[in-house]
Amino acid sequence: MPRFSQKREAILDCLRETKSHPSAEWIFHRLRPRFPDLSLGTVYRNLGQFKRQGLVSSVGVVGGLERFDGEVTPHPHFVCDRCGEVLDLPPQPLPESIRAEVEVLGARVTGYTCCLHGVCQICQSMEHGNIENQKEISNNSGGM
Amino acid sequence: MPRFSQKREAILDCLRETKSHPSAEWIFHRLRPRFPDLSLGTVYRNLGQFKRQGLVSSVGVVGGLERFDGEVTPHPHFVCDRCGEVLDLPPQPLPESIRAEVEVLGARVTGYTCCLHGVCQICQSMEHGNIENQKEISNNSGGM
DNA sequence: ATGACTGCAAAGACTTTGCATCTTT
DNA sequence: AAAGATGCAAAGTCTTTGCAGTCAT
Repeated sequence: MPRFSQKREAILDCLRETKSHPSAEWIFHRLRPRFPDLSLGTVYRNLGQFKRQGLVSSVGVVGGLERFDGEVTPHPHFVCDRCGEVLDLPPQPLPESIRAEVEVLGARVTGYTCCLHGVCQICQSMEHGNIENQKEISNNSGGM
Repeated sequence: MPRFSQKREAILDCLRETKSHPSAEWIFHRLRPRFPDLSLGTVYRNLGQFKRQGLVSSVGVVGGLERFDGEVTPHPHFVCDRCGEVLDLPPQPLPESIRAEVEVLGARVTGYTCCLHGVCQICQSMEHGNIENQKEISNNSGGM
């Protein structure tokens, strides 16, 4: 059975405190100052464990990186295809018509992920020759 | 500007003819008999081109493999977390409330992906000790 | 001929894993 | 002590890319 671990706790807390829907690397870099000997493998291992336990959810893979969410109540997301930022959208009840359709298929539904894709406000502002916000990109992305 | 290519045509056709929401590898193996010298890199390159051109859509990454869809009209999917099968669900209008919410964020939406997750009928039947359908798994999965 | 497309293999990027060591109970 | 958890580095997967040769226009 699982035991207490300072680092595991920190990883879970980190995930729950941020709204960036971070990747494993993002968490790793965030915690590195506090745990200079933290290893990326540990972050991956614990995230996998959290997922199996239903403590965290996955937003899906964005730009090659899996993004996690400390909020497990199902809700849709907006994903910026430019910078990779992930934003929360208000929870939506799954349309009854869909639920019915899945039943016809004989499948059992355990959850869902829904991502609107597009371009976020900041990235739009840069499309018009405005590069003022350019540096924001690397800061906004939970990609790392 | 792009030119005609026998293999590219075959890749697109293959994607449009199947309902398996295949991965690059699946397409590769499917076309190998007809094009013994086909290379996996070519499949990836063309899929990437199709995506940029909007000729195909992406279902997302399932079990580590990106899955594609020849149907570009947005519609939700069901993904079996056991065998990786991807099924089509009938198109659903994006709830107005969500569209409004995204506008508040100032983001521009270009599309969406929605995947219900769960266990498909075949995999359910195997949960009860029935292994009759076991071999089906490898055939049903577009994973490869 | 020219520019595009492809095969091949190497390189990249993200994630998983084996093993010795250190922690928690 | 016993069972877990971690660091480290190697291995695994999937995908991208460089380059030389091939094909379409």
